[in-house]
Amino acid sequence: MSTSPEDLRRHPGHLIRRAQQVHYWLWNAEVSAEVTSPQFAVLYALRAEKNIDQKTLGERVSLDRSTTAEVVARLKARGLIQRFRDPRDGRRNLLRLTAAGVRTTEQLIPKAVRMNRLLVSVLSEREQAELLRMLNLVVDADESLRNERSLPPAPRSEHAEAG
Amino acid sequence: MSTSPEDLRRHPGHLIRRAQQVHYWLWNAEVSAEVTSPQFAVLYALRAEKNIDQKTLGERVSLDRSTTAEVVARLKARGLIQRFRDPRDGRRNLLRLTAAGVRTTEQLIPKAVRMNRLLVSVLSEREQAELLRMLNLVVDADESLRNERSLPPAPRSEHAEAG
DNA sequence: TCAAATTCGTCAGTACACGGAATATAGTTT
DNA sequence: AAACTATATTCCGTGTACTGACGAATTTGA
Repeated sequence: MSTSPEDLRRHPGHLIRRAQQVHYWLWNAEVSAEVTSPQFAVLYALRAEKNIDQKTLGERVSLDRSTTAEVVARLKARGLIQRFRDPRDGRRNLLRLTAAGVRTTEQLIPKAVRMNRLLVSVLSEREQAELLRMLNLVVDADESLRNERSLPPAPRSEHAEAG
Repeated sequence: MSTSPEDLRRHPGHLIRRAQQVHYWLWNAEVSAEVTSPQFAVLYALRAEKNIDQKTLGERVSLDRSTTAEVVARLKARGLIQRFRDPRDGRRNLLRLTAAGVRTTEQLIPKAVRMNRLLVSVLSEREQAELLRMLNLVVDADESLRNERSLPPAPRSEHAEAG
């Protein structure tokens, strides 16, 4: 029954990639073939917080600058969001949902919830909670690890000693 | 400290996507910037099983036909694998590692193992085992779900009755 | 105030990841 | 043998995802 060489089943990284593929497919089948999961995350974040710029949006949904710009461009082309220059800071693009965007988002929310339930439905309630907890732990720990390492050499003040 | 809207932290699908990003980054930093994680999976599978065709390879490492072809083409261009037509079946491409491919793979294996340990190092030993077990469960269950649904309408014989 | 540094967005390049259509080969049926 | 079917790969189009370079706007600091 197993598809991968036995060893790869012990590699968390490989399993995460496979889980992501499964998620991709389930999303398509159960939520929407038009709006992708990252697109939904953007809509969802914009519904919660209006008039934020692309950088902030990217932080909310965990997308980098470039990808955020692309996703935003697609949603804009479909009339789901508006984009305009911040009059107070000409570097920023401020974003907000259109009426159609709000409607679409609200139609997708229950479907996304159902799909997520389906995704982990082999697990018991307790296991699902455990998985969620552990994934959050891993993601937060590794993201902060990433930030530490790619941060400027030393975030030091005037009279700070070396770390 | 949280970057995503609180709600997205309860969506397994979203967490899986973030975990995949974290894995991508850790791979780059800790294993190799030249050979990607899917490329390594291909090399690893080819090391275990010589002269398999692309379809089989794709099944082993969980890559679809198109992606498998691309990954294989890149590894071939770098001289890590060989590709030739199956003399017994002209549709198939048979694949095998070159000497350089074997060498590269064996250098990467310990690094990949270390990276995977690092990836889940916030969790206790017991938790790591739990995470692995649960991810395998989810992935296997959902992949079989996928196969069921996308199978031909009815695998029926000559005199089969409708389902 | 004016130059330097920072910040935000864009663009180009690379690499997964998928589905659908086209192509080539193989196998089966008549 | 011809026609039909099945299978393996390729090709094309779309959509993440990341890095590095660049330009425009803003903030900073001498």
